[in-house]
Amino acid sequence: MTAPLFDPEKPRDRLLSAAARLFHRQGYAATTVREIGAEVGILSGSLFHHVKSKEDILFAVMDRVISAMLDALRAGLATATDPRTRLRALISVELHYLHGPAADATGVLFHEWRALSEQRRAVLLDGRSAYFALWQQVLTEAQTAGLTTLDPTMLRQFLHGALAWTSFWYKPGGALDLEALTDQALTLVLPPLR
Amino acid sequence: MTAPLFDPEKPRDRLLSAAARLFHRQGYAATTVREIGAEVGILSGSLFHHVKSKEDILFAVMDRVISAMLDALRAGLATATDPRTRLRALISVELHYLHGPAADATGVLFHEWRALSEQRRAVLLDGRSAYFALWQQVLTEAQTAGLTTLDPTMLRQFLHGALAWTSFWYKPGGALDLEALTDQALTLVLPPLR
Amino acid sequence: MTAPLFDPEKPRDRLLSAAARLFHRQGYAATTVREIGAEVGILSGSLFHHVKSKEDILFAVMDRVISAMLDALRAGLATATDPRTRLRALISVELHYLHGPAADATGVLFHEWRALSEQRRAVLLDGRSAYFALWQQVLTEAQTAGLTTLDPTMLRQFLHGALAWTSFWYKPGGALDLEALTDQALTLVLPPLR
Amino acid sequence: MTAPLFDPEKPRDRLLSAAARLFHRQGYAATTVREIGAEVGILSGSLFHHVKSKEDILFAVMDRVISAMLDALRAGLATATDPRTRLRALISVELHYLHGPAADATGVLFHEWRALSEQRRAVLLDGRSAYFALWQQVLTEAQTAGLTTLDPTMLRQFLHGALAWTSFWYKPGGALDLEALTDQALTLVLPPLR
DNA sequence: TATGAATGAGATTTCATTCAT
DNA sequence: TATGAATGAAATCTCATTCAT
Repeated sequence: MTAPLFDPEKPRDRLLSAAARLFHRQGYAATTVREIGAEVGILSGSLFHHVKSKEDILFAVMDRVISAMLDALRAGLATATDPRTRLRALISVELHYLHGPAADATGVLFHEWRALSEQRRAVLLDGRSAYFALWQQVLTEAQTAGLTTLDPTMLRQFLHGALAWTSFWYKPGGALDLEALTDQALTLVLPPLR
Repeated sequence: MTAPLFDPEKPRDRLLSAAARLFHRQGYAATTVREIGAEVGILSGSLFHHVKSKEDILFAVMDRVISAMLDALRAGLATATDPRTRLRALISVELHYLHGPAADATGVLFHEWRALSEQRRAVLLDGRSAYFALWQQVLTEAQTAGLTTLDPTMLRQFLHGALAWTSFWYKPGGALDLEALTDQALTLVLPPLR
Repeated sequence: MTAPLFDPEKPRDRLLSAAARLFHRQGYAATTVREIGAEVGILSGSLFHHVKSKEDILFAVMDRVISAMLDALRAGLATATDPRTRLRALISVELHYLHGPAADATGVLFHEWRALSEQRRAVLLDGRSAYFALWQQVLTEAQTAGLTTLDPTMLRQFLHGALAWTSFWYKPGGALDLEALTDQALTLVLPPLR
Repeated sequence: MTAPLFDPEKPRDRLLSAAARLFHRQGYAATTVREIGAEVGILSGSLFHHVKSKEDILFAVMDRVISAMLDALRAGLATATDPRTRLRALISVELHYLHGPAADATGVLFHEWRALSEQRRAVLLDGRSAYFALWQQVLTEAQTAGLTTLDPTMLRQFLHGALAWTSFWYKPGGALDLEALTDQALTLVLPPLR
């Protein structure tokens, strides 16, 4: 479901992958290019044959996730027709990115947003907007279908926050697998009939 | 409801307050001690008359919020008896801290957690645990009362995430006031009967 | 024998005494005026009502020892007539200052000499020269009397070094008292006949 | 006899050598990393490419001398059999290090000992102990052979002090060469028969 | 005299980035 | 491409000293 973001064959991708790991673990500001170099097995000076700057790395990592998530969400929604299934796809994509193979990069996208310069943020905003436009659409459908009484925009923010925050506490591989977590999140938004 | 965290009479408090503002706006790593000094009207060297290090400032800010939120939550729960009201108090305290006069410091507590050294994090964890123990208790009561079917621990994480995330999108002073936002969040957790 | 260098009744003397203690223990450069203040029970800013600068303190401490040692040596030599006794007086004064009540100040004089600015060093050199002129005289007498074959100047340097170094290893109050140490040093310079 | 401590081909060694020179001339505390950089022809920031901290430099310098002196003393004693010759080797090694090509580093080792943090001092103490164990051994032999009546430990301290102090007054290149100085020191310890 | 807040110069250190080899 | 030495700007922090109260 989540295609690998980085190709281990390509040196530049190995670099991005290692950087994402460190950025996620320690934060962007707290990670030095030396550490990135060490993680990938080269010296810091050599990094700059692959990227123009440290911020470039951050940008590239985020860009990859954004595109991939957008593709994944489109694919997920393509086969889902009823509002409940579509809403589940929304959550499922988000959680698979946050905790699957792309977890590091996704965590970076969600939590290091401010480390990016404003200009670069603006560039990424396009892809991000497209992604959230799909959310908005699905949530509006849910409201129209009477599944929720909450305003779609507000529900979007609440849900996005709740899911983004899972990266601080949810550890895959435990008792609760991703599918179960997805169900729980779905329950939060669409409680069972009473 | 939210007593002021910092006393403008005390130089050290002025410093902490200014630092919280900048940390919240720009992030801890992106804020220099020079900027903090400028914000409070002294030279950067003079900061260290009041604190031992930059990290000391971060720690002090967080410590203040933690104590204050704990007090506020205790006070809020003291007068609330039925599960629904108690749950509302939970949300209300959180949102008042996130968007009221203590917004900067609270934002820092929520979003700059990782900037703190591990040892210092451990010190703060005590106060934080007491706070979340109250959450756990209230949410368990709600579940017992049949207000929700979600596991209290999971509901706590979801709700905390959803609320914490509001600091990225909710701006007080707009069409939606804090009370209304609180109601919306309450609706998310306890949907109206259908 | 070693009159107290500092009068505990006088605030300035208390300050000098405390500073000597710290300078001796930690070195001049490694001691801050804050620490000196703390040691004497005032804040660092208040120090400067008693002295003009930190270096002033160092200078005053050294000045006191130099005068006192000169007086003590003169007194010690006044009653000694034969070369051996006079030589013993030389050593005795030195060791009593290095390990008696004036130990801190004397240690500072011996080992923090370079921390003083060149100009101030020059000022102190006068008193110091008078002291060493006495040494030179006594050692010359000893050579004339056939007690040693070493050149007086060289012997002076060797002996002074050996004694100065005791401040790094000799601890009074142990098995070896000051008199015994003095005898040992005397044995070094004037070995028993064989 | 005294193999060069620092290899001028290696940047790090050039740095250590320059630092030793400055530390010896001005003292560790009074020397800035800027000066060290200037002395070696790089900017101060570049120093930290080669060492982790200023104290690191001090440590490295001392470590080098300690190892080299230990080797030199072992070599010097290896060919010396009779107690007098062995004692002369002791003094000779010390004086050659104090005034030969390694003078700066040795002076730093002897006189800036306290500038090192306690932990680091402890690390160096091992090598230093081995060196002084050889002294102790040789001086004990001398005592056994009836060359001196002084306790070996005390003689060691006296002699070490007397020699260490030469770095404050003896200037090679004058009328008295190193061999002559060595003989004088030997005379101090083992006076000619009378 | 004492306080305590502030100064301001300067110290060490960090680190992304460059560049000759 | 990789290395490793160096840059240089800027960061945090130290600390003797001043001064209004």
